[in-house]
Amino acid sequence: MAYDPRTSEEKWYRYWMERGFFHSTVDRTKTPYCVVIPPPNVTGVLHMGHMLNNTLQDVLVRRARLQGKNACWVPGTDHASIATEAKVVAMLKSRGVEKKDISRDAFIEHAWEWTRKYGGIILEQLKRLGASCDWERTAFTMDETRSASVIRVFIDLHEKGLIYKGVRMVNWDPAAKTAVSDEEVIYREEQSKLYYVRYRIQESDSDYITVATTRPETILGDAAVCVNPNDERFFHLRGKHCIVPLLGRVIPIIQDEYVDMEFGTGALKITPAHDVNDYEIGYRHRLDVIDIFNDDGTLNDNAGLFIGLDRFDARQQIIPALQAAGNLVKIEDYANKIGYSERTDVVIEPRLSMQWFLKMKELVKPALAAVMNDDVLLVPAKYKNTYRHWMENVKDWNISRQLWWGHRVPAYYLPGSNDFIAARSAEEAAAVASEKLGLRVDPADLRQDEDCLDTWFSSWLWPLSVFNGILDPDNEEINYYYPTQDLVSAPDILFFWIARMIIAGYEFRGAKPFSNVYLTGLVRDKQHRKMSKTLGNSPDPLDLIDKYGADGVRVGMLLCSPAGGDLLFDESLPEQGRNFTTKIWNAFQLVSNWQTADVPQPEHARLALLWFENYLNEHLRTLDAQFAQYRLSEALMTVYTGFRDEFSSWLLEIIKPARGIPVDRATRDACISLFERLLQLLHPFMPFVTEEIWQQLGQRQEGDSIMISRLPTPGPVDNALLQEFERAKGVIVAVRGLRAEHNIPFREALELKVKHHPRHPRRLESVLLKMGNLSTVEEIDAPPPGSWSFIADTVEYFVPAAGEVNVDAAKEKLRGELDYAKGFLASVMKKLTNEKFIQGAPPAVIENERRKEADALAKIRAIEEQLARLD
RNA sequence: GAACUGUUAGCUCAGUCGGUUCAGAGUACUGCCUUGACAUGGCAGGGGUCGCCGGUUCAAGUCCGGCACAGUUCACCA
Repeated sequence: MAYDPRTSEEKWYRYWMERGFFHSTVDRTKTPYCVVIPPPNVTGVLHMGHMLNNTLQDVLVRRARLQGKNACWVPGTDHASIATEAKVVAMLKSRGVEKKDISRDAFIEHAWEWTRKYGGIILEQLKRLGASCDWERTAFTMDETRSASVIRVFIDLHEKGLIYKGVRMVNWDPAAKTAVSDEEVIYREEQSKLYYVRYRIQESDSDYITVATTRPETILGDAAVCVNPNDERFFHLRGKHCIVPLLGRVIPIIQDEYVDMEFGTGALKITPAHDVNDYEIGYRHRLDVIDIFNDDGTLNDNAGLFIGLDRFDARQQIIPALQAAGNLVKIEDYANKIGYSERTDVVIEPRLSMQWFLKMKELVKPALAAVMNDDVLLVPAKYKNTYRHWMENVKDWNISRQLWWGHRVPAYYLPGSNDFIAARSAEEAAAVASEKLGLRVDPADLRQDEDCLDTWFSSWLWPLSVFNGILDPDNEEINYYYPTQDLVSAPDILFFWIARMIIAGYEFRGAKPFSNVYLTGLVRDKQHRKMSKTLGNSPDPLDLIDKYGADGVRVGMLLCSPAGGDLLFDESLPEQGRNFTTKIWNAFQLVSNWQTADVPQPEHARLALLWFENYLNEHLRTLDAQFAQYRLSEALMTVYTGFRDEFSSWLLEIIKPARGIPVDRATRDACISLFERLLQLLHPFMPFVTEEIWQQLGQRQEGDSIMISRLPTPGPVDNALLQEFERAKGVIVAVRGLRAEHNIPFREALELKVKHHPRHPRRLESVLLKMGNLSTVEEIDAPPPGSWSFIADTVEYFVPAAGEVNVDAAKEKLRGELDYAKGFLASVMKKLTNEKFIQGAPPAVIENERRKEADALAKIRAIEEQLARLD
C-alpha cells in the first residue's frame, strides 16, 4: 500500500484540531513554551519565506510539546496599513471609484470588507503546512484588543513627553501619498545623468555660474545657489545673485561649508523643499521654501512651468527647454543611489510635512543592553553588530501615515486651535479638557487628527498585546506566557519589528518579549536571486505541498536552511523530502507485514537491537545539543541518517527474517519500540507521516496521538558495543566490496577466516554471518593459501578464492594501502620524534600519538605479511 | 565611504577547545544490482593545494596580520 500524503494530512490535521491538541491554557504545573508568529499581512498569500519561517517555528513548537512543555504558538495577522490600503484603492479603481471621491468611513468599510473576504486565507494555508498554532488565540493587529492597546500606548507615550508633532522633511511616497519611515526606503544604485546648468549672474551681462544636478526639474524650486566660502573660483560672486533659468526669478548666491569643492562645478543649487541637505542649508540661510510638488509627485502652481506634469515627465521636458534657452552646458553619465518605497516601489520624494514622531534615544537603551549581554540572544550572533549600530544611531521614528486604513492618531484638536488632547475618544478628550484646562467643550466640536499610525506601531506590541498585556498588565495569561521563548523571523525586519518589540517589551512591561531570536536566511533561487512575485521565480507553496506532501516540503525547506545563511531553493529539495517520507513508509510496510511466532530470538537480532538502543541513546544527546544551538538543519540530518542509514540499512536488514519465515516476538516488539521512538524524533519535522504510522504501529486508544506523546530521554551508552559494531560494519562492507570486485552474487555463501586479533568483533559474529552471507567465520593463526584478503582496522581477513587469484591486482592494492599507512606513520613519527612536541603537548595528546604509532606499525606489518605471502 | 560576514568537493554547506589520515555531510557524478519493504530504492566507488601571502605555535582548515574576491547592513556629494 502506498502512502497518500493528501488523505493523511487532511485526516490528521482535523484529528488534532478536533481534540484541541494545539490549544494551550495557563497551567502552572507545566513550563510554558511560547512563540508568537510574525503576523503575515492579513490579505497576503503564502510565499516561500513564510514556508521556511513557519516550518521552523512548528519544529520548535512541536518538539517543545513532545518534551512535555505547555506549548503555545500564537497566530495572527497584520493589517499592513500601506499594503492593504493600496490593494483596496486598486480594487475601488477597478470599479471606477477613486479614493478621493469617497468618505473616510466609506473607504474604511470597503477595507474591512476586503479584509473579511481575503483575510485569513494565509492562515488556512499554514494549516496545510501542518502548523500547530493555537488557532483559538488568532489575533489581528486591528481587532478590538489590539487597537485599544495601540491607542493606550500612544496616549501613554504622549503623556511621557515622548511623542511630538512637527513639520519635518520626511520620505514621501507619491503613489501611496503618505510619509514612510527611513526603514521603509530601499536605496538602489542606478545609472543616471548629471546635468550641468548655467545660471546667469544678475549683476553682470555675460557671467554665469554653472551647477551640476541630477534633478533638473527641481530648478523650478530653487532658492539659492551655494558655493564653498573657501573656493577661490567664486570669490568674485560673493553677495551677488543669479537668475533661475526659464523662470527669471532672482536668487542669491550663498556660501556654506557643506558644499564639496571637488564635486561637479563646486556650485550647488539649493532646493529647500525637496532635499534633506538643501533644507538644512536653507534653514541656516533663511531661504524661501518653494514646494513645487503635489502629494502625488506632479508639479503644482509654485513650479510656474510644467504645472500638472509628473516629476519625471517634467524632467524630460525641462532638458530641451534649458537647452533652447542656452542654459544647458553638458550632460554626464552618473551612478547614484535612488531611494524607493519598500511598499509601492516608486521613487521616494523628500518632502516637508507635518508628522508625528516618537523620541527614540532613551527608549532604546534597555533594548540595546539586553541584546548586547545576550539576555535576548540573537542567532546567529553576527546580527548583534548590526543591531547595535542601528540602536546607537537611531533617529526619531516617524509614526504617522497619511492613510486611512490603520489606527487613527488619537489626538483631538480643540476648536479653532492646534492644541490637542491625546485620548481614547472625543468624549474622553472633552472630559480631559474640562478637567485639566477648565474648558467646556462639546465632543462634537473636537476634531480628530487625520493621520493613521505606522503599521509597526501596532506590531511592536505583538508579544504583549496578544495576551492583552497592555490593557490588563496583571492578567493570568501575560504573567504566565510572557516573556515568550523563541522568535523566528527574517533579518530584513530586524529593525522594523524585532528591535522595536524589544524596546516595547522593556518600556511597557520592563521585561524582554522573548529570550531567543532565530534569524532565518532569505529564500533565493539557484541563481541566488531573491524569490519574488515580480521575477516569477517563486514556486507556489501549495503546489509544492500537492506535489511532494507537506512533510516532504518541510524537510526540503529545512535541509538547506542554516541559520542566517541564504537558502538556495530548488525543487530537488522537497523531492528529497518526499523520497524520505516514502522511505519511512516502506520501513513501516516491512515491519507491519511481519508474521510473529513463538520462536527463540536469534543472536544477531538480539545484538543488533542492543546496538541500536545504544546508538539511539547517543544520538538523543546529539539532538539535544543541536536544538540548543538552533542547528535545526543539522538536527534533521541527524534523524535523517539515523533512520535511513542506521535503522533501515543496518538494523532492519539484520533483523529481518528470511523469506517466508516469521519473526520472533521479542525482536518484533523491540523493533517497534525503536521505530516509535524514531517517529517521535521525526515528528517535529514530519508531523503527518509520523502520526499516520504511529497510529498503526501499536494499539492506540481514541484520543492518542504522537504529537502529545513524550519524547524519549537518553539512557546510558555502551561505547564499547558501538565501536565493536562499527568494526563489524567495516568487515561486512569489505566483504561486499570483495563480492562486487569478483562478481560473486550475494546468495553464494562465503567462508571468512580471520587471523587472531583482539579487535576482531567476535561478539558480533552472528551479525557478520547474516549480513555477509558467510557460512563460517573461523579464527586462524596462519594465512591460508589461495585466498582473497582485506584488512579492516588492522585485522587481517581471508576468503578462500573461488577462482584464480589475481596476484598483481592484489599486490597493487596492498601497496597502495601500505603507502598510505607509511605516510600516516611518518606524520605521527614527525611529532613523536620532535623534542618540543614531547615537552609541549599535553600527555593525553602524546598518549594518543603513541597509540596511532602502534596501530600504524601493526597495520604495516599485516600488509607486509600479506605482500610477502603473495610473492 | 564605513562596519560586519564569508571564501573548504561540480553545487549547497558543516568542521565546536588549535591536537586521530581531518580534510567531512548532503546533493550531483560513475559502476554494479529490478535480491520479497523500498528503483521515490540498494550496494560499491571516484572527486578538494581548505581564496592568496606572511606570522604565531611542538602542531593551523581552525589563532593573528595583510591582500584579493563575494555578500549583508549602514551612511552618502548635488
